[in-house]
Amino acid sequence: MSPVGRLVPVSAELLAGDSLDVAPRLLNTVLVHGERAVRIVEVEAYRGEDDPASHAYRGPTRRNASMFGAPGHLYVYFTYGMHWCANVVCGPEGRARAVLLRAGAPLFGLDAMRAARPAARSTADLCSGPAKLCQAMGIERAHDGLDLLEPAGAVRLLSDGHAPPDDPGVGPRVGIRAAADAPWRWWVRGEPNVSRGGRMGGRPPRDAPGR
DNA sequence: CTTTGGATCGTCT
DNA sequence: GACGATCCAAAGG
Repeated sequence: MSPVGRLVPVSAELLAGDSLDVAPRLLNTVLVHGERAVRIVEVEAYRGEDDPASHAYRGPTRRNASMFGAPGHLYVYFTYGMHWCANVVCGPEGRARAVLLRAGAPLFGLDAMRAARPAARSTADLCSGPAKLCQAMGIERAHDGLDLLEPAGAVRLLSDGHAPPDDPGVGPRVGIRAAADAPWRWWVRGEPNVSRGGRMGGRPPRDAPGR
């Protein structure tokens, strides 16, 4: 796999943009928690009050509060009674834009990831989904609202100089009902760690010629 | 390989 | 009281 260069913080200016602009630029950045690190290979943009699929569509609540906060922080939520998923909050501030981290390529701390995810059958199964990524990385409720740019922070978003892809895969978001056609998911083409739902590209769900 | 149903509980109406 | 920005094992081709 690709080598890992020297890690430096992602720029605050980048994260302050709209999620539609930020999302594809987060591809190939590096998420770090303690000894564990992954390269982000699949993301989705959510657009707050302007997006019926967003948790923030109907305004602020206790759960989505961190999405209304400053860019560069984490929005971590609990779903299906058992799973955690993580977003990077972006701008404009107060508008609840965020980028869901859907998949990562494991870089460091693979042993800790395997221990945290005994169900994983392979390395590519460790972080190939939003809830898998959080489970492998040990991200959950305690990390909601954390500043990813804080040098002493528990969870950080860094870059090793690996640029985002020039021609990323683009397609509809996974697992939503409203706004299911908006092409707001991006992934690194050919990456084995892209999620299962994400592998199927931007194809329409079904277009069978009736009968 | 694909499809299906169960798990499991916080959040909001 | 209903429903998830999901995952997994089991069953079927």
